Amino acid sequence: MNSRKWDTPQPRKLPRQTRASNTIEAVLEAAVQILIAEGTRGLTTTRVAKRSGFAVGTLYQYFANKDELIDMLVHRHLNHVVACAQIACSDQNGANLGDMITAVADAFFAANIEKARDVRAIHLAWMRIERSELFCEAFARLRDTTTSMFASSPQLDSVHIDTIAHKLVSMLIGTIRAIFEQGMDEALTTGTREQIVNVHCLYHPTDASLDTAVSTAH
Amino acid sequence: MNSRKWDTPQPRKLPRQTRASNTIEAVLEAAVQILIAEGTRGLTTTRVAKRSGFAVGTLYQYFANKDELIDMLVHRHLNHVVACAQIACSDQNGANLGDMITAVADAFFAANIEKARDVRAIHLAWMRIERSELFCEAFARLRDTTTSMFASSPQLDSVHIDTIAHKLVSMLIGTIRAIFEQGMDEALTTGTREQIVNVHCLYHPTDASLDTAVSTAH
Amino acid sequence: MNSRKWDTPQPRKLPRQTRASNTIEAVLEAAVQILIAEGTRGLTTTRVAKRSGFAVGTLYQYFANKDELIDMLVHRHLNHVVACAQIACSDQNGANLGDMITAVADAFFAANIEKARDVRAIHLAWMRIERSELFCEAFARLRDTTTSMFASSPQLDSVHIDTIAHKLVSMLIGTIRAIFEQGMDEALTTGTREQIVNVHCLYHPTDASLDTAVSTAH
Amino acid sequence: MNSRKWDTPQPRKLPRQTRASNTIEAVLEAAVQILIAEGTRGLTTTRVAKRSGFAVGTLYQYFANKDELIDMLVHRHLNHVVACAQIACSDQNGANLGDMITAVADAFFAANIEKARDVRAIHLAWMRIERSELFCEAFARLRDTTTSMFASSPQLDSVHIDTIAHKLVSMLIGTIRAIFEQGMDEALTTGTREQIVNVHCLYHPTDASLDTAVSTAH
DNA sequence: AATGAATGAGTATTCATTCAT
DNA sequence: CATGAATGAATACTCATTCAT
Repeated sequence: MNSRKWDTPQPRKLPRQTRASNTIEAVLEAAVQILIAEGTRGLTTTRVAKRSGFAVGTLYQYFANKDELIDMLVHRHLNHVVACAQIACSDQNGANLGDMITAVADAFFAANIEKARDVRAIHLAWMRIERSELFCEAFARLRDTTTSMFASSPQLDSVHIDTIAHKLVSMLIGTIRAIFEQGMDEALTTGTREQIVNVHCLYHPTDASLDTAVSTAH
Repeated sequence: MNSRKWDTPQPRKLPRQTRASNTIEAVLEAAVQILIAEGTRGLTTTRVAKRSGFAVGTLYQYFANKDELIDMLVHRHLNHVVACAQIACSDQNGANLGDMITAVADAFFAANIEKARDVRAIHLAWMRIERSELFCEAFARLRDTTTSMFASSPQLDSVHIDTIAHKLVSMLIGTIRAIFEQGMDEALTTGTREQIVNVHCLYHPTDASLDTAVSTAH
Repeated sequence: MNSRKWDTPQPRKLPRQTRASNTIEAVLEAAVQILIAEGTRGLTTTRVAKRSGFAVGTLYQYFANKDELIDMLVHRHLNHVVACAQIACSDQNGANLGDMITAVADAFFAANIEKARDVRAIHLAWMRIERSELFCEAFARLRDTTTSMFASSPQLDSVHIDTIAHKLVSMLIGTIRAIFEQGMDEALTTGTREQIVNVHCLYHPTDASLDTAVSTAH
Repeated sequence: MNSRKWDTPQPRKLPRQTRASNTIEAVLEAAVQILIAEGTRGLTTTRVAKRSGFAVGTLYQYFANKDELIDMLVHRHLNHVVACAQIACSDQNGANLGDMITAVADAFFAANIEKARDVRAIHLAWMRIERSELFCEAFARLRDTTTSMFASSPQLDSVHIDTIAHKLVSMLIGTIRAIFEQGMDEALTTGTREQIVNVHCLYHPTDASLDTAVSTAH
């Protein structure tokens, strides 16, 4: 009857785990909110703590220092985006070039749009820490994934794979950056997506799709 | 006799002006040096003053506050770049589309490469102040200039002018940003330049240059 | 059946006692280890708790606060040393002056050397709490014990007893402090011991015991 | 007539110098006061600043950090004491051993007693920073000075000079420490002084009463 | 009793800005 | 105009202590 105690077999670990992850979540969410609402300048540990509903000390129980907090913010998002792109890639193994590019681009954009708020926050946070490694590493992972996907396509001669992968990925990232930095409007976003798809078709001039790409461009 | 003072019509103002601009120049230069050498975190008013050879107080005689100093840094460069682009544009009035694009792109890149050190510094400074207006405004001016240049071309139907101008400018800016942020290597840079030129040719599919573009792409 | 509880007569108290003292022991030992390894600055309650294998909360079940923990550390050692000296004193009742001094000094040094690690730790801890009472009190006890030992000697006229006792004890303590603070080398230590024995004989120069003292010294 | 401006030839450098050293003086004095009044625990940069009558920022214009402030406190005093001892030493060149020892000991004690308040403060501060180098270095300087003074005496065979110097200096320091740490009373102090002088006479074997003692001492 | 997450007052330190000289 | 000492609000981070579980 006074059951709860007996029903759950492993009550010890889970609460801790949950409490901790709740706290972390709350802190990160608070950081995002503040970044969006007040910009980088407003992002002080005290304010993050206060908004998260926890004390400063608690924040420091989970993050060694402010930079690490921001790092985690960046990391989380980049990992998410890369993961989404990787799934899209593996779904397209053996498909034709156009589909591949479209799929990756769409997955990439979707992952970013879906967490638009975080992306904006990350972009702001990004500046304070001066560690582009995080971005570079994510960039590399994305490029590698894309490269191996392209490798599964009989359409592409191996000479171009690397170049195309590099271009694709840098355009994807560049676009995202532009969107959230300069606040381009949706329309532009869509246009950019098409452009990305088209541009890469240039690298396969024998493909019939080139004509289509060009004609749909305007 | 003790002539000099009376010979020149405006003796009081000019020297001051000169002194002032010397000071401003020295301060801005110091800021650039520090930004490059020590990053955003090292950019303190005291340090800028010391490196400039003036006292902090003097710095505040010419800049209302730190942000204004950075603003001026950004402004100066953006104005320079836009001015260069504008000259290129006016030189191409009535030329054909390909030449126009090439000219603007080249002028734009040249202006940035020429002051590469400043661009790097500005990119770092950029982060601390959160005023994208400056960039947006420069972006707009560049786009307008390009648009009116395009308008002088009989090749382009007015429907596409806006789109192409926008694309061109955003690609230019995006590229510059990428170069200085991710440190892309020269080779890539060159590739990007070609890409820019080519991509825009897509918008004029009937033009013979498309084929060339494609064939030079690889 | 579920016997254990009922079989032993005082089951509740003893286990606790034992557990308690185990905990206390573990905590104090942890404090010593940390003091030696990381210095005063590293001595935080959390760290002591963690190293002791218990939780912070548990630590606070046995010590009202951090200072009390350090107090206990100091107390324990001082009590030990004084106790050793007292035993030596009572063993020397009625002996001659030289033997008395030698015995106390040796007992004192032995007790400190034996727990050299603790002494070092205590010295570091000593600084944070500002309660010289502890030391003063131990000093007084030591002096009193020594005084009454000397009083049992027919050799000494009462005039000098207090002075000699005071000197002896302060030299003992001073020496220990010097050894652990300045890390004097063994040779010096030995020299000091001899000096202590000799110096005190100075106060009774005409006394025949001087010779004895000197000869027993090595 | 409106003279002041013209009377003083070098008005620029001095005011600065004076202002600066005044500030430093005020800050150090404030630190001493606080240490004496409130102990090590009360010594916070903010409080020191407040009591000195300056702002925290000013404090940090002269001391890189809290530890450096304390360092300077310690340094200043040690330098003073060593300097006093050195003067005493040079005054005794060629004198006899007894006078030498007496002179150094007296100079040493005088220098400490004279600044008793500082010494107390330093003793408290001493503990927070864990840099015995300062003391060791002062100790070494004192010993070297004493050694060379002894070397000027024809009375002493070179074998003993080092030992005596070392003993003398370590007793001096030990005594001072004891006085200010355990708060020994004046009477004791005097006694100690005599003891120091006497002890070292042991090393002067011409004294009849001490032959035995001396021979066992080494 | 034991736990360890949460607390938050307290501390060192920085840096944009002012102002008396 | 120039100076640079002085300012002090703001910030990151610590750690002794509590308390719900």
